[in-house]
Amino acid sequence: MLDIKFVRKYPEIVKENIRKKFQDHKLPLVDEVIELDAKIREDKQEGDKLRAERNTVSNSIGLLMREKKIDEANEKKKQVQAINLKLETLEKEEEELSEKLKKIMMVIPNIIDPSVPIGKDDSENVEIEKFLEPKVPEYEIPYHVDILEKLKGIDLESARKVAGNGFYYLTGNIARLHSAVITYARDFMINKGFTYCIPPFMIRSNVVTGVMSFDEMDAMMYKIEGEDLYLIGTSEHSMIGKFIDTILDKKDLPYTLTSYSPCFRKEKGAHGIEERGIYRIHQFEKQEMIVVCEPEDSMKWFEKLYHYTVELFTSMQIPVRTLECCSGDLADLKVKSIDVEAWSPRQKKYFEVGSCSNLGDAQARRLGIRIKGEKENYFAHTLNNTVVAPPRMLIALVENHLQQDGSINVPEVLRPYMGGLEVIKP
RNA sequence: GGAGAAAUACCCAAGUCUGGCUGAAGGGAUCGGUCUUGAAAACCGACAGGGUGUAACAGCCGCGGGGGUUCGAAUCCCUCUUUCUCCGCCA
Repeated sequence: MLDIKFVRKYPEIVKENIRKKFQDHKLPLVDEVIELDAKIREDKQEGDKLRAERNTVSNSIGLLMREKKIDEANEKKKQVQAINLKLETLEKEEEELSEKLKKIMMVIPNIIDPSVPIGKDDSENVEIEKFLEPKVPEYEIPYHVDILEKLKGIDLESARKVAGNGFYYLTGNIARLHSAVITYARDFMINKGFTYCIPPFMIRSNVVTGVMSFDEMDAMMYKIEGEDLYLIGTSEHSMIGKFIDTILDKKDLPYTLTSYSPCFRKEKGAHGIEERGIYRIHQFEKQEMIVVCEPEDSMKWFEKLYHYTVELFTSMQIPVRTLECCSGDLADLKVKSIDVEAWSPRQKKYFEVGSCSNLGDAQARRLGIRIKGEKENYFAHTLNNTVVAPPRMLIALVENHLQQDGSINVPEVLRPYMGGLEVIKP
């Protein structure tokens, strides 16, 4: 969400940005929004005048009543009633226009960083850097579910019976490995100076509508029946929600938080649930990081954040690469975004395991997250990034550490969390 | 789940019964200044937030959120949220 004042002042920049994102159909919205804004301000001024008049006349009624000049007071009451009649239509119009303006403002994309590569869709995303050598062993790497089943580490059949498609039972050492990854990732982030946080796993509708659009909400969020509560799709929802409508003190910045939560997603639309695997599912667990910081620091944090993810994966000897989202693939709220992708020796390509985003002040503006300034308060910058989402990362882990005999080498950093176990054998 | 009490600005807090110079007193904290070799104290000033407009002033919104009554609402009514006390239930 942009600042309306910015749109008013630099409509050409906003339009150019829309073109860069290949959303030309949104171009007319810019002029529409400027026109709406002018009309709203006009209404506001007229309303202010009427309200001022009402205030003075009402006050004088108070004085007249005290002096028992009832007739004069009644005369003035009629005056105010007339003003109120005018105000009613005016206020209604203003409200309708503001609603319309807000709706459009939500759709106008955030100004992307100059460094973002221009491209239409995800096919034009740009590889930034590779870490560790992507190896393909001599022997065949089976599908991850087959690997896990052989290790008696997964039971999808029972899960389907109990909860349906898109759920899983992890069992034995694989379940333990899953927890080990989460715990290791938690400690990893704590060692980077982040504050560990366990947030609510359900949030109210007003928080949901604050952090996502209606369409996203419909496609992702599970609602609790009979309650004003939704299961979170990521802990970012409750973590950013924590800051809604707050004015932060400079000395408390930056907020660097790492949170654990299960995540629940309907995954309605686009790709849907993968039948056999645990790549895309309704419920998974995730360690997340978020940063709320001064505007001038957000790019510095952005670089740091995705490098943490890279470091975490390489510490487990999983080859990764960073892939920058091009302008057309970048979500409207984001200034810049980089995915971390892990190597799949089976598919002989990289696949997404994390996503790091700098939202600039767009999310903060939408949610009212401000910093107390010397003279004026201003909006903070917000960032979020996946530390690790174990079910998906387990795919990378087992594929990259699978031995010819079907066993899995446990990366050294995880062994302390596995009771010293070095190899998971069938 | 039941009964009761409460929510005022960074914190404390008056005002609510009885609607009207409250367009929110007072205190503390914080920031700026005077004084001082420096500090403390004292004194002076600034001080919730939002938005519009202006050369500047003024004016508008704002007392947990939303709605209502009224010429006029911090104050009366409805509703939601949160906190506290008591009872019940329960990991």
